[in-house]
Amino acid sequence: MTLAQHIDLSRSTDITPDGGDYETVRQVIEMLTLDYQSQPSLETIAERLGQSPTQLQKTFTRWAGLSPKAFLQAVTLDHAKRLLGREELPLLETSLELGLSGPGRLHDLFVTHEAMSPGEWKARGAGLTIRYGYHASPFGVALVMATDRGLAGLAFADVGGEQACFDDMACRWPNACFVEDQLATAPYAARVFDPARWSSDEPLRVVLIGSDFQVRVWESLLSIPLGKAVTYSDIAAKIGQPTASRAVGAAVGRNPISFVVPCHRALGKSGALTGYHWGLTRKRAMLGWEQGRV
DNA sequence: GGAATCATGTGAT
DNA sequence: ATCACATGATTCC
Repeated sequence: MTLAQHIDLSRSTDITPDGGDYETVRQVIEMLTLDYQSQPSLETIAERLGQSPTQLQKTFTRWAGLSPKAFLQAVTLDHAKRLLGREELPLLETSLELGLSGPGRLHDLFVTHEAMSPGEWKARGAGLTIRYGYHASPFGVALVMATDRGLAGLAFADVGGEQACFDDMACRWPNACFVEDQLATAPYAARVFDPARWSSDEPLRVVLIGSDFQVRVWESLLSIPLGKAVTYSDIAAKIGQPTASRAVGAAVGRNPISFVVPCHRALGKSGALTGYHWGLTRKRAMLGWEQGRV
């Protein structure tokens, strides 16, 4: 049993059957992409990980819905440019016309979002009770945070990085009261990471805690459909500030509810994956994983 | 082509 | 005021 699996099991019930696969998958993606100069073969990677090639192939495919080769294909520059195709603009527009509190559609998961009032934002979380818990996910250990108004935060930790992950999130709302409560957060984790449960009559409630500008950026992210992507300047144009692409980048980077608010679908104009708060490897993992589910 | 450079809006100090 | 950015376009080799 790997260390990752041990941690998952000790922290919570394993809500995705594949929860423990991510550590393996992460290493494969890293070798395949970061180490692209040598472009290691599956055999080489399997050997370095101490597994048989067939076993590794099976684990990876079960996780991604894509073979390692197809996955690598899916996260290349070439493919990313296709994700940036032409159809995403109308979708982005119609969604924004729904107004600030309209329902958003993400993957096939319906999300209703409400933003905190400016006063509440300035209070930096004062008077707010945030329950949190750690759960296994397809992308490593997920830290889930929720208020009684809905899901407020979703973050990821690498093995051993749980505390740093918590600090990263908690300092965004320093005046809030944090209570560990796995029971309260488990339903969110179960729903969000299980595609079979995305289509439901009941929308997922999400509460966006941020500045006005940030909330507008995050809302536009919610309108990007599964398997598509937009550029930072696209978003800037859509929120009516075409020269603010760089500010958009900063706001995207502060997205507190990663994955649910699909900040991984924002790319540079060239199609390159320019950055990700929880690690570029995870961004690749999410984009590839989604390609396996289109 | 790729490195260097600049204009740029927002939020934190 | 100033600074750091998950940008993007332009201008040099």
